[in-house]
Amino acid sequence: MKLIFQLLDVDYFLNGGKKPTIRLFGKTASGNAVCVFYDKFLPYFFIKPNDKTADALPAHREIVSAEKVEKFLPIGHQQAPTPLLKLTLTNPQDVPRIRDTFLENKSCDEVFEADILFKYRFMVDFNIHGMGWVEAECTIAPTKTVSVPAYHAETIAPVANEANTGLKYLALDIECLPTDTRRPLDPKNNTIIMIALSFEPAYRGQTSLVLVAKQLQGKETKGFQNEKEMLAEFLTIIDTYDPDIVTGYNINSFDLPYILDRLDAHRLPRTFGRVKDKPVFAKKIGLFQECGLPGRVVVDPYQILRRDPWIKFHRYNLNTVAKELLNEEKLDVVYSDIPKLWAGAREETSHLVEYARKDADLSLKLVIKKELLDKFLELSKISGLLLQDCFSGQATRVETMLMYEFKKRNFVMQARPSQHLVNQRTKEREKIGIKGATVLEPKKGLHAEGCTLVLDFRSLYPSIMRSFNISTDTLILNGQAASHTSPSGASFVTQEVREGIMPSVLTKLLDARSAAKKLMKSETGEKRKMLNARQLALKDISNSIYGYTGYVRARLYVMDVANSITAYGRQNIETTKKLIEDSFPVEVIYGDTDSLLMKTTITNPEEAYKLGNTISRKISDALPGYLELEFEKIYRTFLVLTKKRYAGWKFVFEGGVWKDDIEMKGIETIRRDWCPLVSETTKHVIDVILKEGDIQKAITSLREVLEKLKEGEIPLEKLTIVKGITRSLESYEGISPHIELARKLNTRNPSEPVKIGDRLGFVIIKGNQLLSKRAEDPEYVRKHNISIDSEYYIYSQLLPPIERILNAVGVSRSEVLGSGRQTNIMDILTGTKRKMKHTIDVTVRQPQSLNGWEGLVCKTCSKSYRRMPLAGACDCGGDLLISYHGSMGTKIIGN
DNA sequence: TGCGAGCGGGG
DNA sequence: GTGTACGCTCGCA
Repeated sequence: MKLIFQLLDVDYFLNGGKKPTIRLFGKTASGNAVCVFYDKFLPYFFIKPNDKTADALPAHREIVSAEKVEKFLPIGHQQAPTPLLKLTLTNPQDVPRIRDTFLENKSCDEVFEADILFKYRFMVDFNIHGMGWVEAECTIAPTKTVSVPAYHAETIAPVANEANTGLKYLALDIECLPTDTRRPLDPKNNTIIMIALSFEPAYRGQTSLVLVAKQLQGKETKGFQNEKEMLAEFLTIIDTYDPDIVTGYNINSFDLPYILDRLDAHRLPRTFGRVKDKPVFAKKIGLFQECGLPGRVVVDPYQILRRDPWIKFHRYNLNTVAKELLNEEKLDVVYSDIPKLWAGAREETSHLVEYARKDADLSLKLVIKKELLDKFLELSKISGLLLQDCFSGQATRVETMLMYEFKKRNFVMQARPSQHLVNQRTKEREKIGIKGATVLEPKKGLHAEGCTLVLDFRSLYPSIMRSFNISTDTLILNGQAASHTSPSGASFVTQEVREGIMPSVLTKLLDARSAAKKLMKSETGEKRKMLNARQLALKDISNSIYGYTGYVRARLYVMDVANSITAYGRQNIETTKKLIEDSFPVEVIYGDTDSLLMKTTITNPEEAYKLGNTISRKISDALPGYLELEFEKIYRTFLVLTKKRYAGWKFVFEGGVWKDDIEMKGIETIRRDWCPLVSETTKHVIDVILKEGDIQKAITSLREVLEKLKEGEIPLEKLTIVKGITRSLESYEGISPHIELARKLNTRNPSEPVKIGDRLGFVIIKGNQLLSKRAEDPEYVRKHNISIDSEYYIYSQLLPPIERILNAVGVSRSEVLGSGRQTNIMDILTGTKRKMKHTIDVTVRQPQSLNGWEGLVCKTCSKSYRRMPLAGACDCGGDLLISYHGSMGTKIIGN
């Protein structure tokens, strides 16, 4: 019979004769889980033989064949393939040992592909991808080792299909019973008292069920005699429901490992994956913990959100994340109250039950409603990685994707670097220092005479790689006639000689992305969502190829490649700047990596748009290869403080009207250690400067704020600084205001001590003590009519950020404070640059208020930039507007 | 300005 | 499992 299914997971087991059998877990189009066995594939790797090889081979009885092959090596351009030996074994687990013996004895010159997981060896060779569709010619296999229908396959082949089959989701959340809430939980002694489960689709008509380790029945609640019975039922439910996806908040480093420990404690089996011969495992690598349920996929929204460069939260606890993304909150239970609630009256325990239920529910909602998985499904299909392995870093994705390409083109893949080599690379980089992208020196100050145009290079680094054929396999290593040399001095063959694998992959990825975006427009519903996730995934992966070549742990770490790309980037921004200034009546006033901002004398946004489009067209025509300069947007006025810190008054024509908005990059208006007054005042000052060009007015309004501060007229809420208590008070060594306040509060009210995780708001009051001793509870201040320390708020809170802004428009601190020399006043009254009410030739509709969400993302946007060395089209361009709408990613305007 | 330590989520 | 995996913020020099 023929079986067609979407591939969820792959593993293998060893048969009696130590021969491997591959197991493919999947779901058919109708949603049935299946497992397919394939036993006609053996592990192998390549060696570059030397004169000792022939003698060494017979010593290894595990090697069943040594076949002469010719392959291209991964790094450096070669005219002809290199003779290699392909060594085939039977047991994948023998590979590392034999590989190491060959290397230690120098029985070969080099080893290739001896560090590829057997499942991936199989997938690459059969060209089947994670979440891709597979066709198997098979018969029913009688086996008790697998909990879903099993088949024995004669043939395995990929099927072209982009659709996704329906998946079954189970979210779980456990509650434990601590003996001492101040100490960490000990899974040996502290029992699990509840397991909350949420199902999608429903399980026996229920979408929620809480298992409780005591006799407590209720709606969607099931009580048990003890923990052991509860755990046994948990195992039964997983078996019966048979979820594809198991999720839960921080499930990888808490719930699942804890459950495993408690199963062990009761001598219950750990087998709640889809196989009975392999337990669920927990592995910790450094700080990172991961659990695996064979045949299922563990999804941890916490880990996904933490690693997502597009969204930032100030905290990553479930409550914060759920509030921001779902507009829902956890129920109100304090950790230290759990023993009391558990031991207490029925209502109290029920409250804890509902608390657990809500947590499981929120996790499931995060994954499903916020479509956290969608992009990863597509990343899986594109890279080939199994879905489970898509959640870790970008490097593996690029690497696996390239492995499929290497195989197709008769290349072998480079070995993973040893720890030693990684250290060496890291040191080398530190010593030499890596040259990054160019940030043009900004023409500081306010630009208000005409509109500022923002133009961006589209997918800069991918375009450079394509335009100049930059790849590990086009790099000229040993002085062959250079086809062309990059500004950093490395040479590459041209496309006519050989198209590089990376440029060719990039072309495919970028074309696929355009196609997906185009298709999206005419699609709706699931198909459209899939296409959107797909184009985001394609963008992610194309933008990470450049970074991969400069990542110390990469198999294909080739600094000549990485450096050439950035070198071309730097050259490009400089030459384009010159080209623009030579060809158009504009002045480039700023640029960063892949963006150029230019000043015009045009006050009419419509005309500014026309010029922007003309520049884009003309310059793109003149640029080499695939480089394209896109017109992004206009700022009617533009204020730049320093590199990476600026604000612009943006105008967009949308739905028949002009809409405006203040955009800020790198100017922080929200910071945890600032009080709301700072954010408010900073924003206001920028607003006045950009929209009215009236610096005097900005100063005056700032002075008013300072006056009010001195008079004590600013409400305490605006002066409250919030900081969290992250650990026990005793463990804080130094003195910080919020800790001092916490201690004070505990003395005042010992019955309700400050707990870890609490966020304390405080204001700084007048006095002679150390600053941190003068943190006080705003309520207390109000009640006792205590004066706040206006000096502190002026000099430590307000002035530092605002001074930076005013300095950029030529205002000194003494001027702001009104204590400066009199000539300053004259300057203010007469100086033309101080007053320039600008013309706006359009009717402006009131700016739309951003909802809380977008505001958060906006703030984040600049941050995420700082961290992504090169995130592609949106990197530091100043044109990145992220809104979280429906899907995990983002809407990136103009991209 | 640059570096090292420390923390995260969960209960 | 043909394994070996952080990344940021804050405090201090």
